[in-house]
Amino acid sequence: MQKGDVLFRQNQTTSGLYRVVSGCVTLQRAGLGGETLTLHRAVSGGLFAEVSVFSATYHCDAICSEAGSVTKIAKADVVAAMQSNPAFSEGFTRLLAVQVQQYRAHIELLAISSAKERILAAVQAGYFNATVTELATRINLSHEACYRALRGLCDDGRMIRVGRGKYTLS
Amino acid sequence: MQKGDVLFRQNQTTSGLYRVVSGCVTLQRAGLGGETLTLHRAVSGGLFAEVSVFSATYHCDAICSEAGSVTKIAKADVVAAMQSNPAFSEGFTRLLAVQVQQYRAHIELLAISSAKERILAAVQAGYFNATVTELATRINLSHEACYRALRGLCDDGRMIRVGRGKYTLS
DNA sequence: GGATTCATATGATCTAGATCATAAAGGATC
DNA sequence: GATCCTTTATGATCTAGATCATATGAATCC
Repeated sequence: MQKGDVLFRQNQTTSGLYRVVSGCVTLQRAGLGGETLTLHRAVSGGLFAEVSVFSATYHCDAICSEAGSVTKIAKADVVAAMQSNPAFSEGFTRLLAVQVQQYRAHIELLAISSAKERILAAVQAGYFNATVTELATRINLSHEACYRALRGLCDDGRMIRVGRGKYTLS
Repeated sequence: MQKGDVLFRQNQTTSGLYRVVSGCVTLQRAGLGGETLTLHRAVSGGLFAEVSVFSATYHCDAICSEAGSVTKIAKADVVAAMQSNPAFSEGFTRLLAVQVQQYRAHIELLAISSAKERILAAVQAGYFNATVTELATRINLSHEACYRALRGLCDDGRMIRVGRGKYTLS
């Protein structure tokens, strides 16, 4: 799996869910204006497209954002395991429950009106793993506003610039 | 259950999930500035706080927004049913999967930058069930902007004002 | 029936972020 | 090493939405 590879596209028939062995996959959707919106980032050990088990089609695009490999788990296997193995079933359900909480937290984050505060919250929540541009697409800001807000947070002493495109909490 | 009643508050220890028999309950969280953010609206027949089964504390406030009644389902009962009844387990898991999809769709909706387009999408998605003010808290707009955008959509002929605070798609 | 409260509306103003433009640094490719 | 592309970064300008103010209608409550 190379950077830029498409694992599946929105509206394609679902075949199963995936586990990231190495590298990184982002789930994204194209907005009305064609701009990309990042919905999820799955890194090593993480699963993605869990919901596909209950859906006929995928609801977003899965694009490789960092070279690596993934393994696919067939829908039928998941369904079978859920019926025969209560522990698996509970684990899978718990996985979805965690996602619901994460999305709620994300919606709350998006409700923060100030760019600086929103970015600070995003960094604290561990969103800033890749580029500033990618962060911007996750939190509904233009990348310019993102750079400026990061600059502002550094000026405030609330964050520290540790290099080109690298910032940490102070 | 009367309007304004609190069923539970954020950070309270979870006891179980709820089914709305009649009336309406909204799940909301207080933003940083104290402004309310509506995360969910449960109406007759709907469940809410499903995620509490997997969480030690509630993550938002549940407030009655329309008088009626609810029944509580104890966490232990749900856990037991999930272990003994595969069909129940699958149904419950599906419920969470649907929520994940809904939240993703909501995040996509929030990424629409134009107030008019965002409101139109929200109305099409069936968000506009209560007041304009309540709609505003769900889609990260001030209520003034909401009224103006609704007015604009009527001027465009894309919506129709059918009464005070009542609008429908044309 | 008067007082209170909340939702609906709209007008005026202000500002934060979008947008457009530019430029340089770094990485990949040939 | 030259070229291309992406990311980083910042400046200038513009505008959509926030904010503040005001008024009215409808519901609730004594």
